[in-house]
Amino acid sequence: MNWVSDDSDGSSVDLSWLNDQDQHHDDDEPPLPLIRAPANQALQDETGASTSSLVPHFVDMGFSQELVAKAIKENGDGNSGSILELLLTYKMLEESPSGNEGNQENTLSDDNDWGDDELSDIDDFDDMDFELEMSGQASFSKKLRTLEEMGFSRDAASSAIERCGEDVPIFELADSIYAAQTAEKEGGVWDYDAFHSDQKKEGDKYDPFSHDNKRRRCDGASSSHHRSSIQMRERLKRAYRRPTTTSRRCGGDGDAVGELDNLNLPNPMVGFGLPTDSGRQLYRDIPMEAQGPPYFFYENVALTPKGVWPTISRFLYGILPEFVDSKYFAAACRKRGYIHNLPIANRFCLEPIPPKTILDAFPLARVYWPTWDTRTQFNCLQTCIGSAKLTERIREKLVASDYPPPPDVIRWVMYECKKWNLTWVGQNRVAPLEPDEVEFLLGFPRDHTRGVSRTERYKSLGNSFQVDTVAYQLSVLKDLYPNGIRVLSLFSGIGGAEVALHRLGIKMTAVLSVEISPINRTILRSWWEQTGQVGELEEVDDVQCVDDAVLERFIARHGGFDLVIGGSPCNNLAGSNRHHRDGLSGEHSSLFYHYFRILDVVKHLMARN
DNA sequence: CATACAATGAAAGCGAAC
DNA sequence: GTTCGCTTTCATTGTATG
Repeated sequence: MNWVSDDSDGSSVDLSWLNDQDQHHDDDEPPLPLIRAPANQALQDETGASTSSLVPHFVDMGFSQELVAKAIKENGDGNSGSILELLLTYKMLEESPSGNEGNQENTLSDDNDWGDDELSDIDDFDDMDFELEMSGQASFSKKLRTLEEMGFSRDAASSAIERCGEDVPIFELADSIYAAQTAEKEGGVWDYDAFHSDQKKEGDKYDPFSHDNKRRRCDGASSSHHRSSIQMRERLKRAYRRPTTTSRRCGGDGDAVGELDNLNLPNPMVGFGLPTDSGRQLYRDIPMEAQGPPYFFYENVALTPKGVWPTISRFLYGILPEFVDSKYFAAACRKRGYIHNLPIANRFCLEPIPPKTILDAFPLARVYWPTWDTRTQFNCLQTCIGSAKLTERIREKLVASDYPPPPDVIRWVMYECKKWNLTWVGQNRVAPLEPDEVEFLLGFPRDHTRGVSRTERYKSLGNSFQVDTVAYQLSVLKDLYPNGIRVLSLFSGIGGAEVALHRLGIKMTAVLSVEISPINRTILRSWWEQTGQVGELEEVDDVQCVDDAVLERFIARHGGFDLVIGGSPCNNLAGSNRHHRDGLSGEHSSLFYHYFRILDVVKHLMARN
């Protein structure tokens, strides 16, 4: 709390800007937030309880039922990342059944450019057979067998072949069966559980981040599915091919690993350069299909399991991530990767420039700060804090020691202090940062998250942007949109993007915010109203509900989106997760593909207008 | 007011991947 | 050396009932 104190020691910084006090509240017409109810509650409950997540998960991404079934069958079980790679492969084969598009390096071969074992799972199935089936040239019995492997009954398969003819591709046959079954069940979904019953998960605890337990299937998703599937096919193909194009090849090392597969974290981690760096990079090439508007901005943790950033990058037009550590913008580290298509010249910083050392940020800590604690900045602010037991153990240990303590004690205390971001609050006393201190370090207005439980505040803040860092990258939008911008904010959280834009002085004329946590939505809406925003804030609770209809309606109302911004869940990527660090295929982190999907739809819809 | 029960919040313990 | 975490257990608060 010492950072809000008055100038008792003469060294505190002016932090009055944190309160947004200049904003007046409009008594006449407070902006009316538009809350969209989930599209079809009954349908959600019905499908959510009985369906495993994998099939609808991939179907939502634009793959057809039969392809998903095939991929799961080939893959075995569990690893949805491998399944996705398979699906991409199938898509490509489906796209070019003859395997000949004049681009020989895209065909699957032993010397493929992936350089790792990502595709090893498909080694044991016959490409040619599959191609034949996909192109409709396989025999009746072969098709029958494939359809059975997909989980359809022999009766359904044979009647479908009779109904459609022997010459149609296998996926059309599967479509036909699926359509028939769907019609019978009146909106039910393909019975994945019967096919893979051991995959079924039971969820009885509410988890705000879970899309397994309360999966939502929205009206309109299926009607728009075919068109989305077609438009996404091109993108998927490109995502798959990206690392094999010659322009992306790594020169010299000869191991045929694409540049994207060799993403190294820069040191220092300053992205295209710091504001103070006179030699910073000002221009870069953005692939034509990725150029804005709409501009997009994607964020996630920098230190992910291997292969995650290359995959994300492939899906986002092959743009390389800009890795930035927030320690250059604030007093705490925050190593993050950002993929965006924004211009990078003429960036500027938020004012005032925040303090960049612990003691500048919290001057009162100096009194108790031992000389042997050499930290000048905090480590990454996370969602959990150190326990009281730990701080007590540290105190006991220090009280029992001389001053300065012996090296082994110092080593242990420093280890725990760095691990849990403890600060000094008394003689031999350490403590976790207070929520409002975390708010300050992350660049949020004071008390931005106040009003919810302490645990929730830490959780929401730990999942958020560092505002100054993001604002620096977004600052180029100010000149581009002097009259305000229309924002699609995915995984909004507590509104880091909105706060950054607001502090940059960029007017938000309309925001479509997607955030699963009602607590975070309340925080954002409350901030929106109290800062006197004049734009319209429309809220959706689940990215899986953001379909063509939702986006079309917004675009019809506001003319389009200027910025698509969001950082998808990192729980399955973050190093501190010792249980489910499953990479992009993880239950939560796989929601990244919805960012990809939604961005794709937005670009498509806006190109049409 | 006392009790049982439910709901929520806080605390503590949990290593591995890079 | 660092890491936008997860799960279980315990404590506290809220609520319905008598």
